[in-house]
Amino acid sequence: MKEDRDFVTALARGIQVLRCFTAERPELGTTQIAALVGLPQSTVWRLCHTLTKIGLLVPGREPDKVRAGPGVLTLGYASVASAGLAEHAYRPMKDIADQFGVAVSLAAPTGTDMVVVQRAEAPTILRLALHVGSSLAMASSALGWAYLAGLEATGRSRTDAMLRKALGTAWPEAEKGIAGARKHYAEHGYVLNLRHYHPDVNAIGVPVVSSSRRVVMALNSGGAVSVATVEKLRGPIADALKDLASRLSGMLPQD
Amino acid sequence: MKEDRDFVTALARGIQVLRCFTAERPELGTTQIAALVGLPQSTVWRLCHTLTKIGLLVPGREPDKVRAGPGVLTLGYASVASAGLAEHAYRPMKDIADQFGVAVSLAAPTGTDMVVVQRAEAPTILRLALHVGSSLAMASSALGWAYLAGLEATGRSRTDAMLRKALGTAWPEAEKGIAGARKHYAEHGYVLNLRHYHPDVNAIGVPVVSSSRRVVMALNSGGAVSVATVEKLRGPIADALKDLASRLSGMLPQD
DNA sequence: GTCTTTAATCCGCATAGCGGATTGACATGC
DNA sequence: GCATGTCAATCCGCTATGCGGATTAAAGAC
Repeated sequence: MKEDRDFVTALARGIQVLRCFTAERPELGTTQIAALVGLPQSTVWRLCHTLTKIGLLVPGREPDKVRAGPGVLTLGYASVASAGLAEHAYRPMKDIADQFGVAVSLAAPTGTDMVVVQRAEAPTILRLALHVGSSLAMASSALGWAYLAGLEATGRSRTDAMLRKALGTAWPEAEKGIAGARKHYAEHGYVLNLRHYHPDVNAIGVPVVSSSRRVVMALNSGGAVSVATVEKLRGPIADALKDLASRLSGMLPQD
Repeated sequence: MKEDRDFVTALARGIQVLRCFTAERPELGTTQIAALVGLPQSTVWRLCHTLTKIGLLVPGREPDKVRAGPGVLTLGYASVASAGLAEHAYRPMKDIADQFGVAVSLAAPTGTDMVVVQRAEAPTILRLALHVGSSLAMASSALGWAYLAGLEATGRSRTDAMLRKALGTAWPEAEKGIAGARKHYAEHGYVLNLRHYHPDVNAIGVPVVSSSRRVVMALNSGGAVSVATVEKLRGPIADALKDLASRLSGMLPQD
């Protein structure tokens, strides 16, 4: 079709199939997957067949359905482990979470999303259904805004271009939020996402930037609006997060 | 080499490439990968090229090397957690870990390995480098032995056959350990792995079996020999683990 | 029973992917 | 400076490979 003779379609499609399995739809049949990825059912069947043989998919509860098996966990582990950061970050994240009754996440960018790499939460009633491995839209979450605010100029323009392309007509609206967050970050050193990502959730985010500014991740803290009040977020939580971010910065790979 | 016309080689190979990245070797070049998976370098290059384009691999620290990106985490990760068990299990696992100063893991089988699905550890000096996503050999770990002991007859013979094939000449030796563990389990309801998996580590394991006996996972608890003493393991830890296992059994999917 | 829905197969065709060979880039050494 | 080595990136002719439309099988629904 187009150029790039070196792109292995079959592999990319198989990965697409794997990506269909989420917490909301843990179990899928070939027809559903075919609809999700936009491929013929027979093609999807072959891909699932292959993934099942190598142990990544396992037969589901309902007959003729499959789910992601524990094997996928092993795949994902390397990247987090290699950063090393996630492990060291957990304790202080948990401390902040418990102290203020909020949730604290550490995330890294992939494409137009932020992927949660580590997470600590306080034992509250109302929780966001986020876990390690969950992804949030970069363009509208506190994590994404913090990341975008932490980028240096070249990375920023490249990422903006990518988001523009991905969001299409939704970009102008999203850009407002991002620009606002960047402005706020320039003034205060953190970004706020008040009832924007979710109407009942407030969150604060700070970037985690390596000394060379080449590697950027993001920390956030948030919760239900009644708990994660603006005052708490702007005050003690902002301080705690900024402190943690600067400590983590030193642990990012040097450039 | 013809049978199974429905097996998509390119996909399986791509996954093989992904599997090369571990905590020990987070960053690889195409030649190293080619050696690891036994494929021509140019083929590996194309697979990496593809994986990079879809965001699963990212350029590494050293030029011309790649590492697994955070995107790998999102692959079905959430859906594995969605079994729900792992989340609910954490608190009681953590309680046991803290009370006895040990580590507690919950694992599921994949192929000839057990994959850690949840893990809690006490803050001790000497820790095993195990995390969610780590895998241990089924044939020689407490987790594996517990799993093998929990299987019903048909699953057992099928799994034994698989292990025999995978281990080759190492099987007779491994079988001794497994047989011993099964015998011990029949008598006491748990298995012990004393300095066997690692010379300085003792561990105890119990299977977690669904009411229909169709789904089996395993719980273990262990630590450095001076902390995880045989007395503690056989006594209070065994009781606590067995109790937890039976509670978790009720939460496994009914068959 | 018929009518749906969906997984599992089948199979001829076109090309996607393969892999040996080459090139280019970047070291290291004499 | 040239030689040597290593390894990623590219090239390209060949055909095994994966594609997908069509069909069958199986499992409900009514």
